[in-house]
Amino acid sequence: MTRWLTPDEQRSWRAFLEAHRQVFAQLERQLAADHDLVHGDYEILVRLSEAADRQLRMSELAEATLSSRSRLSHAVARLEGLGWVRREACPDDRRGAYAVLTDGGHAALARMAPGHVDAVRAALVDRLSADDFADLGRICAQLLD
Amino acid sequence: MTRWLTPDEQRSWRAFLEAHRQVFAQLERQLAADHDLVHGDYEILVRLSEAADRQLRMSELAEATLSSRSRLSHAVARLEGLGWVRREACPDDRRGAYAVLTDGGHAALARMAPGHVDAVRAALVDRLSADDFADLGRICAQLLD
DNA sequence: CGAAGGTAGTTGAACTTTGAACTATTGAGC
DNA sequence: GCTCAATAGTTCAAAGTTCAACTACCTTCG
Repeated sequence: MTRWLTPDEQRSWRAFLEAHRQVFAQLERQLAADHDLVHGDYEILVRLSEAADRQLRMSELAEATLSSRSRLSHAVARLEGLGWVRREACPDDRRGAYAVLTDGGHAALARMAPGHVDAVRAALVDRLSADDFADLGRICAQLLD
Repeated sequence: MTRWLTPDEQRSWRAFLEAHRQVFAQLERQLAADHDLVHGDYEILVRLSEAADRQLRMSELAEATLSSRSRLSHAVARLEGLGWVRREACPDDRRGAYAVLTDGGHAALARMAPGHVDAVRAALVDRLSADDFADLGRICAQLLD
């Protein structure tokens, strides 16, 4: 038997739904307007910049950015076109490939980061008390296995 | 000067990012697998079912579902194709149009709702204590103007 | 009234994402 | 060593979204 959501639960659920959508719409808009980039592609650059040697296997990168392998292939192709990422053959596993952040990509990320962080603050961080924001993080972390 | 995110803030921000993505991926998957529907279209049906006379102006519906007018046009076209929604001319404003939930659409929603609620519980509600879930709702509500 | 500008909604093209099919390579078990 | 299933990654077609026209109507104001 389905346990329906209580009115309170329903409100919470919708708030979660809409809060997320609103925050993301702002971030997507900012990145698209200022740098003509989708947020997912920005995230790829971030992950690569944090990785050792600024490179990751395609599948690690897919997992890190929670995107499908297919999406990642396309995204990396785009970023390769911009000269921000380069593919490199994997010596150990000849099926494999590394995505490597180029110097140009690193520089681009450095250019974009301030605007993005400002947007994250404006859309999320600065709209909550420090405690509430910390709680939000803690609760969301619990949702992730 | 950009105020960078502190490591704690960064963690919270990413948890929010990923929690949302994970929850939504599950919902999208369930609706797509069981009913071949994207979540956005499901939401349109929900909003219509809650509206007086089960109908809304296209632009009200767009706002309620936080989607662009264009997206809504396409989505309603899809739902019209399924026989779940019907467009109706607006008497007061001849530019306008109503989207109306048909009986078939209402029945379809009734069929889909239990599975969807189960999925929402599995992905979100039941993974948190009641208090945490309530907090999550409260905090998210604060993000919405 | 009539022009000008705004609003409602649709359309078509470009782009992104998805899922399935495909190639190539690896590894496990006999 | 061979065979066969599993893994890494790409590619293609189908589907959804976005953006920029575009049509149609309404409203404001000289």
